[in-house]
Amino acid sequence: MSSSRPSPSVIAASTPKLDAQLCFALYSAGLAMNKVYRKLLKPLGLTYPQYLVMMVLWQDESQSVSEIGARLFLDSATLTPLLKRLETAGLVARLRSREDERHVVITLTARGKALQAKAGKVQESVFCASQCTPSELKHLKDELQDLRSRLSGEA
Amino acid sequence: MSSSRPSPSVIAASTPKLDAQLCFALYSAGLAMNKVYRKLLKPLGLTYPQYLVMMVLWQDESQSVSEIGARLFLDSATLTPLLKRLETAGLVARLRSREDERHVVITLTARGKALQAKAGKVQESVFCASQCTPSELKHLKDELQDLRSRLSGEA
DNA sequence: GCATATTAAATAGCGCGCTATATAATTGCA
DNA sequence: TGCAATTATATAGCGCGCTATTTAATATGC
Repeated sequence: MSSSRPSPSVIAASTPKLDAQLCFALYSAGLAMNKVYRKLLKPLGLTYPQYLVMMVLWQDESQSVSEIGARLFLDSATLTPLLKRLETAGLVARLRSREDERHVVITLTARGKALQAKAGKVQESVFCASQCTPSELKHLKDELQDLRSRLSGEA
Repeated sequence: MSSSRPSPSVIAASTPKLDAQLCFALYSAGLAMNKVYRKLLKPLGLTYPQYLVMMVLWQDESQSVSEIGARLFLDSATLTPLLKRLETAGLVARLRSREDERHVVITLTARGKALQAKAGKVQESVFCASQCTPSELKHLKDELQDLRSRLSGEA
């Protein structure tokens, strides 16, 4: 099965060492990144996924749950409780759309908008922690985007 | 603060778009990878973190909780319940060390060892799904390992 | 018009991964 | 010896992220 790509047998002979595995590197880099964000976002009262949702809303302050989900590759089972926490924190409002009552439209509150200013240093701090040059950063980002889309079957 | 690296002001002007962010690419590639593994590991009755623990044990079949944690960058709060599930599944045994009763030594059972054979195709399948050449894969892995260690303050 | 299908969001339940804390065993030092 | 510090594991509680299912609203086909 599958012959248009380099033979998998090179890899699969036996279970490889952890050090040799891209997936473990990806997994543990993700955990490390999350830890960095946790400290930076604590003063804002946000988790990293909540911060992602806020970024999506700072770009476009009124979106349905599914629009947010499409941008973040997350579904309602993850977003619904997360958005309720943001609502409880007074950062967003949740309203049924009048045109189509199946949609719940998420809107930024004044506090939610105001938070953007406080979040300004977060990106800068993570950039410093990564100790990447802007071009390294862009390359790695592009490669990871490609990997994500291939793993998601968007090849 | 911190001047030996390229200026962060290039990045931090305002909140950047999601597409431009390495961290979001890392985060969502990790989720996508986990999804691929979930399907592949379901027949084995393992989650991805459980699979990582099994790989560590396949390399060295008797290790303390903290040794496993050091290899995977995970601590006891994550590993203890995970290892109990592997014990319930009959894949590992948990025993207090006699020399130092603070240590809990994890050992593979016969079933745990036997599972390695069934897990053989997993790496191959993920490799196919990633559609990377071996050299792309190695480069990306190296970059992610570097990123992880820098983010963890091991610079 | 009405039953059926589709869509959007919510819910239930599970397994991480974390912080903070607790418990127990060992070490170290006066 | 004895008592405080350290170390290894475990526990409590929270927030994702997932699958599977449910509820409600809209769209479609006869």
